Amino acid sequence: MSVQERKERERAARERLIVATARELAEQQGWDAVTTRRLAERIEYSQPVLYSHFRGKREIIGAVALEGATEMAGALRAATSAADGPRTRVTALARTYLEFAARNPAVYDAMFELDGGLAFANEDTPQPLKDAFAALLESLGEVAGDGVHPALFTEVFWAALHGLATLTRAGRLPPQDTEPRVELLVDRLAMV
Amino acid sequence: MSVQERKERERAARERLIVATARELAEQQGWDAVTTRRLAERIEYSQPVLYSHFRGKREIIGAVALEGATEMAGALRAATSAADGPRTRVTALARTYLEFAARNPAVYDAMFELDGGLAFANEDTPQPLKDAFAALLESLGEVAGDGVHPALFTEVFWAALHGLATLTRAGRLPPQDTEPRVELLVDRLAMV
DNA sequence: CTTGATTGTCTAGCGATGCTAGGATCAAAC
DNA sequence: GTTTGATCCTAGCATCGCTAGACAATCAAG
Repeated sequence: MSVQERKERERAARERLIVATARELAEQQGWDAVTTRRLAERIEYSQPVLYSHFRGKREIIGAVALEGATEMAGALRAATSAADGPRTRVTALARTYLEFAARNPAVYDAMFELDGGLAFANEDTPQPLKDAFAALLESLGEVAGDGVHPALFTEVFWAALHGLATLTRAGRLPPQDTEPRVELLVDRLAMV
Repeated sequence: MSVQERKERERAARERLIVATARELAEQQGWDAVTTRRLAERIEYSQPVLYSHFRGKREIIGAVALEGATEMAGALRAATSAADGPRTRVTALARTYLEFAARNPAVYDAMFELDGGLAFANEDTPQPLKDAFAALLESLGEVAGDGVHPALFTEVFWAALHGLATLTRAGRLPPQDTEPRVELLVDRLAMV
């Protein structure tokens, strides 16, 4: 009994190590540098060990994405709960979202740019993802305006943030004007 | 003289063939399926020929992106010039943008999701890209509203469209509500 | 304590990938 | 007719994700 429990603990610890190492490597050198060989070397096991935890590289990306979703939901809730008034809440939410994307580019990629094999926008979407969307909905729903479905409004606002985040990071938008863009977005979209 | 001219013509034709084939293959089976071997086989030349035209796969993606930018600019201008009144123009622009992204996913990826080795948002940005942004600016600038810089407004509106396009295509947003999202976006952002 | 089976892990290798070196071929130039 | 130079291809490198099969460690049964 106890022996088996210890083994399960160690196995779970190794799985966390894999995910944490993949994330770290991706943040340091980009996801292209996260090869199964390099990852195996860093955790000091051979390649096939990775495949005893995950079906493949995709699932590892997916695991990082879920971790990121949980963190992002937490960051968003922390920021919005510290602000009072719907308007300041939405501004704080937008800033926090963009800052999260800018500070954790690899995690953001895992969540939204890469294929992590996760389901989206349907019933078997993993809980962390649903929860991250819920965190957005909580603050954005209250400024949707009359006659506008909160979920629809959240989708549009989220899409705008996502566009700003990705285009900025890819060099398609000059990074220095982020703040006025956020202000414009909140000004126009949020029905205070 | 004439011999050399013929050769140059043939060379240019082959280059166009490469780009067109890459695009076709990408639209049919996705960019992952566009390998140098497959591409070489389809144009009925050996792999190294590709490298006498392009520095590498990245540059081929870049060439498709430029072609796409020209087409998109044309589509946007056609749609907006057929509409009268700033408001309907912006709506037409938004619909056309999203439709272009949905109907040419591989080209859209080449332009905005993949690394085509192109410069953005600075002085040595290729002309087709500048022109596509200009096409956006022409219609969006007139609804920026007082005291809002047209370019800034265009960036934000574009980012929103880009977010909608990519999130929808990646399955992050359910595709059926595209139209109400567009209406909401135009309603709120455009100062009629 | 010795077996035998069950885990766990590793070495080695497969079929791909992007890209390149070096030789063969063929047409233009003298 | 010979030489030269451009053009193209065969063959191969290093690396990728992933897997089969051998090996070693651990455990249950006799």
